[in-house]
Amino acid sequence: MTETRKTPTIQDVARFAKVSTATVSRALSSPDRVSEGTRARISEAIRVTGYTLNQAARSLRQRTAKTILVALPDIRNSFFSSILDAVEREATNRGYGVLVANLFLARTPAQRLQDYMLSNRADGLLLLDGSLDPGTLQALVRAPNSVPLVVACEEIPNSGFHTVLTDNVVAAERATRHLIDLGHRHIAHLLGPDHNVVARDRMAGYANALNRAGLAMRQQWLFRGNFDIERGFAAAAHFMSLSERPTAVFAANDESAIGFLSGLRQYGILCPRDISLVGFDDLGVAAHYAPPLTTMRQPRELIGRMAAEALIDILEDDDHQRAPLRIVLNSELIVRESTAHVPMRGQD
Amino acid sequence: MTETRKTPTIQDVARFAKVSTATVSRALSSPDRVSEGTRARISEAIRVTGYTLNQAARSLRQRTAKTILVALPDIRNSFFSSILDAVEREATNRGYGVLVANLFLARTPAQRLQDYMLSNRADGLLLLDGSLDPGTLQALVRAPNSVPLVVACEEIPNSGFHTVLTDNVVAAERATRHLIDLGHRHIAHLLGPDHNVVARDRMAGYANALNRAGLAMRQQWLFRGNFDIERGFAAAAHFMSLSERPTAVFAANDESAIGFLSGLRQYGILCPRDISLVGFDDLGVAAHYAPPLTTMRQPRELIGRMAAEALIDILEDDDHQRAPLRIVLNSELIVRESTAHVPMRGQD
DNA sequence: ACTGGTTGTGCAATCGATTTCAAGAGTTTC
DNA sequence: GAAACTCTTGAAATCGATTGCACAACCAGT
Repeated sequence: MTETRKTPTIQDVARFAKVSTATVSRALSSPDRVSEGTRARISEAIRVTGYTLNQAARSLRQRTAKTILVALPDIRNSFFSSILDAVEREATNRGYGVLVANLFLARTPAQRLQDYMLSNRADGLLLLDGSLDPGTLQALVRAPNSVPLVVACEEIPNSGFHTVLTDNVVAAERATRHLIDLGHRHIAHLLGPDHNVVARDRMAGYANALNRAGLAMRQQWLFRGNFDIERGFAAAAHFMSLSERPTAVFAANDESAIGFLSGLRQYGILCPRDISLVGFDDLGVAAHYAPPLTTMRQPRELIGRMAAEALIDILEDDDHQRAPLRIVLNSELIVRESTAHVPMRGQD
Repeated sequence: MTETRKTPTIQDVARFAKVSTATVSRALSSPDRVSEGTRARISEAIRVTGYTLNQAARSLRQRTAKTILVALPDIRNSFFSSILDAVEREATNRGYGVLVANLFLARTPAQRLQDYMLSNRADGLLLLDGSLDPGTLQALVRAPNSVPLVVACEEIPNSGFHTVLTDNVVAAERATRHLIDLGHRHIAHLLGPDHNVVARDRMAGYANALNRAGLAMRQQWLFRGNFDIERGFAAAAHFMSLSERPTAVFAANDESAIGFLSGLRQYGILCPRDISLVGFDDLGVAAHYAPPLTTMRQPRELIGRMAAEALIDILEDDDHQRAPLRIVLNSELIVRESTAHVPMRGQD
């Protein structure tokens, strides 16, 4: 009967194949160092016993978990889950597992990261959150038993961290300029979260575009947002309360753009008839929204893949010492139907 | 200097606190079994040395990884990422890590699962995919060194697996009946993937509703779909090619519903003016689409949380032996603006 | 003073793999 | 024919924690 049958170990295989455990181990990790006959016997023994490797034992001995930790602010956001998807794919190809940590509502994100990383569960950390306090991060990386880190989709200035990101400033400027090119002069910005690096960069690009076009930036045309649908929706009410309303809006991301449009619809404001709008990310739904959204497409899959590649490259480097990497990917303006020429009204 | 300073182990702590490693271990796992003074010295020693637990060593000794594996068909789909979010939260609360495996494009999903699970990386498996071959799964669970399994969002009939799901048949019937109640008699169904249990159940519910209303099901009104936007979009072309067009559609999920509406818009068919549509899931975007989607809301967070709870309960049971669990959660019809009374045209 | 119970601690085995070192067999080289 | 190599293999140490067992110290009850 199958009672108390324990999971087979390398010992069982060795016994069955009449070799030592050392030989079995070698047959698995470097088959060419074992003679053909022995190898065959071992294969057979593995098949018969149903042996599978105990990863914990290997990790202990090799001091390697073959696992990376991906920390994200919100898995539910399609932008992040796309990246996670690409990361998982790349990691899997290279024999790594992927642990996820959602920092979204952790009281102390840094604490959570510590708990994970520092316990040798993961060999490296892939950070996708632009809202973490740089100081905390620095401390985390400097800790005696810390772990290699790659930061994606955000940047911590002068930190020397390995980074993969898109050029948010340039892209935001491009998006805003698109509106200017369409004749808009009254352009608002639906902001991202307050202390988010990415949000700040996009805001900067927006400001740059206005500056270069000689347009003034108005405080009341900076709508508070949070990269999510709800705050975008709420911003519509604010929009309606304005004495002077903009004719166009650059939203910090697609989610908030969608919320914003949805909110405006309640007031009978239609896009692009009454207002033009540019989003950011090009989520899957953007092309299929009503109207299809003009947006800056970020190469999400590429970001994820390159970040994972970079991290694993570092891990497999002997020393984990590489010159700080900084990969900047380009975003692309996708013009759809949410932007139109400014309606005629005698404006210059 | 910090050169060659290795990460501190329990040995270092023991030496510093002048106790044995056994005592340190106990101080960490069951503090009340060591005296107060000793405990204080150990705390101090841990602080000074910067010690953190090596999870691999613990896993090896305790034969427990404190990790669960979540297998999903497509992380990018907001439905799954929401569930994953809830799972991660629950798991974290209970001290478990979460590994993700995206089965989306794995050649041999079963193989991938094996690789993971059977290597003692994860203590349990949470399966969120309705498209896996039941036979393969059975084999997987029966394997000598397999791992407890909880299946969510799908059901494998008579398998005896622990299951958390929503009653898709009833919910789909309810959704379809909503259309019937609005006077529709020509109701199509935008299908899910071919071999998906969930898709099949929703189709069954659709069929039930038609039957009970005495309406015939027409083959050409079953639009092929894949739970994704693209296939929904493609279905619109099929719709246009029909000699006799339905006045309403029940879509197997919100993503395909959105794609479908987007496709129809290209042909000037507007919802709800020309067609009514019910989706399934109530994704975040559903309430903010144009028009806001009528849909069956699935309690995603609840599904995720309960599934994770169930799995961890089983893991922490002594024997991992529990009577097969079957939790059925209710979906809720959310009526929004994508459904309307059938347009007058002299139909009865 | 002896028994029985509780408490706090240490010794040493253990989990299952990898890896260093050494050794035996066979092969090449001069 | 000896030295030098290569190719296979095994014995045993090792990774860092946990835990069964033993034992000493202390206390209470008779």
